[in-house]
Amino acid sequence: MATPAGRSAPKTQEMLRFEHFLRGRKLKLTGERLAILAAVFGSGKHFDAETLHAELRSAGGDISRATVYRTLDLLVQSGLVRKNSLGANHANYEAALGNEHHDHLICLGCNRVIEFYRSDLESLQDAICSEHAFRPLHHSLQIFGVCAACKDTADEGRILERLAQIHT
Amino acid sequence: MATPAGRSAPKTQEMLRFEHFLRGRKLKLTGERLAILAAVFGSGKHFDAETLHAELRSAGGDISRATVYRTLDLLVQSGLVRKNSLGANHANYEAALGNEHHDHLICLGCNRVIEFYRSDLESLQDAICSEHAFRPLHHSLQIFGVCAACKDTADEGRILERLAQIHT
DNA sequence: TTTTTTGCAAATCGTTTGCACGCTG
DNA sequence: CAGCGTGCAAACGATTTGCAAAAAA
Repeated sequence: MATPAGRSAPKTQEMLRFEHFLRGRKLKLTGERLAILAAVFGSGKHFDAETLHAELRSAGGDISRATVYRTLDLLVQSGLVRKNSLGANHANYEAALGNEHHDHLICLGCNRVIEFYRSDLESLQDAICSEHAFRPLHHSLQIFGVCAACKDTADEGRILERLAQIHT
Repeated sequence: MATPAGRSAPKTQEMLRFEHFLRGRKLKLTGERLAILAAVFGSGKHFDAETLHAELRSAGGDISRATVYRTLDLLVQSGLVRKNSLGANHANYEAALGNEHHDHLICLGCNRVIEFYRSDLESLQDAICSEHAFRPLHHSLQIFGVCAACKDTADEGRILERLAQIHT
């Protein structure tokens, strides 16, 4: 565990932020939390708790599912991680550091998630909120459909079935 | 159950549509299904399975939760009902007949759900999809925040707590 | 040493399902 | 009367929680 005499390993942005967050709440920086943080920022963009748990396990660790959930929750609270649904019946997560807000196109053929950001969409939403004297704090836009890669190969039947199961 | 001699009770739009849907699938029109249909179209805009089940129960009926879920599923498939999430950890539903597509503003103070429709928002989404060669089939936009009525009274702490629990 | 964390297994919660009986077409 | 539909209770899958042991501050 220890770093070579007197030299600390380079701390990543996310580590610094997480430490700061934990300190602010008088919480402790444990090996498990660090391992999860590293896995989150090392893995692909979108993942779920189960996948993360599996990755940690195959990476040699032995962290319980409970700790994974508990830590993901902390990461979300700290703002380092975002929680999405993406139409699944389980939560999806994504690292939020160096990854500004965006919305999602979700392919029902291959499950690919395409991120997009459009300032005009954002301002249109703001305008709508104004009209309703509504103060927006958060929004979630998910567009489900078929991506370019699946356009020709996708089986319509299966697509529609998936569409029906969307939990959004 | 029977209607007075020779005169059938007026059938509502939704009954006709549901009957048609069921016939098309060789499914049966049962008393339970009719009762649920009536409750759905008689109740407020947004509701969940549990609430619906309770309403049916207090209305004298004795329909099992399983049947409620099974029937809601049929209603969704028939297009008579829409299933939403509204940020809750359980599904929400709304009657879809005579109720065109719209998106939602959800107040974290009082749970009020404000519906809105903006064609420019819709076409902007279409434009975004085109740019990505993505064929949209369905979308869900939910904006969480504080409505006009709660603007002054809402407790920020509670609001933020609610925000953190959003399962979207 | 004091306090927080962890792993475990049991508990929840919303929802689904297998089965034996009941009702519709 | 042949199929569907229903209620029940058990099964489910994702997530949460109580508790005693383990680790950080």
